[in-house]
Amino acid sequence: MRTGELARTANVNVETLRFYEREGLLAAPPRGGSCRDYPVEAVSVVRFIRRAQELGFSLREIKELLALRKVTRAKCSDVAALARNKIDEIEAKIDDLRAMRNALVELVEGCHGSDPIASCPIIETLAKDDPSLADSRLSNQKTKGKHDGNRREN
Amino acid sequence: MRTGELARTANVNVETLRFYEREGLLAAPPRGGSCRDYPVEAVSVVRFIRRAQELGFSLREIKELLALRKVTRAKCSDVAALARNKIDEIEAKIDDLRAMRNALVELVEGCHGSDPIASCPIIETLAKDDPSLADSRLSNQKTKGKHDGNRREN
DNA sequence: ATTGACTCCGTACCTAAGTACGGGGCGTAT
DNA sequence: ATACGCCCCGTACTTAGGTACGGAGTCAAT
Repeated sequence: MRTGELARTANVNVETLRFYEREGLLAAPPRGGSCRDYPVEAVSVVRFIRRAQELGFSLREIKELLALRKVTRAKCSDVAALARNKIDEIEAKIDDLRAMRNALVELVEGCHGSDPIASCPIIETLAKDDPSLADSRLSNQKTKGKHDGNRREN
Repeated sequence: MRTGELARTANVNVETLRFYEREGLLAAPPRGGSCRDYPVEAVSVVRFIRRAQELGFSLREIKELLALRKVTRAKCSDVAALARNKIDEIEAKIDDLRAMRNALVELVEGCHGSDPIASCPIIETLAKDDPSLADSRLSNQKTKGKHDGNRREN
């Protein structure tokens, strides 16, 4: 199976396959001449990747998942642990989004009709010089990784 | 008010201020010599930006919001419309995340204890060669913008 | 023998929202 | 007079997940 065929059956771009190979997600297949010759299993691997993405896993995590799959003494519970972890992450994101949504709904409710923008309560709230509404979520959401993204006080 | 002071009071990085200026979010202030000399209102603008970000607005959208604020004949309802739009977007994201969460929960429930990974239902489900679970959300979520991101069939 | 389809490779580009870097200038306090 | 702190600028780098480009090679059919 050559790249084009694999790409078509797995419904991804050819470049994406090369990209996955570079990233270590898809094993480099044997070559027939200069061309990659994928085994049929490659289709499942690519589909695995896409489905795991749909479930919210990053490529980095999917790589772990794929690696785990090859460790024969790995347990079902190892996978379940990763999945539960991801569930927690997703729930945290949902909570964040819900908080945003609620805040916006509240603002919209205070904002009626054809009043001039000068007195728009949404704009006023956002522009308020009150630092008590400072960036709480913004500073909490990326507190991991080697260079932490928005360190501002030091 | 110089950049350092504005950065400190608005709780952002100095580089961020320059960045906002380049992006047209923060008006270029007059210069005293070579140094920027911000009016006090700049603090509100920067805080406006950060708060709007917390509500889920992108910088591009915040730019619109800030522009709208200066159009004196703009109405409250113009702002409300943008806000409602954003609410819809956020709700769509929440729905997406809930679907992921539910799918994961279901998978985790089927995955008990210390069974070997070879028979893990999560792994099996992901690796299944059944294209009916193909990328639905993945192809719907970014259907806008000039070059659409994952066009694969043509 | 040349067109067309397919593949190869490395590299550059994309979005978003910044952060980091290196070189240089200005003002003041020691 | 020089070191410190602050500021200037342009440019490059970051993460994530790819996409696009250009030049070259290989194969079969016309």
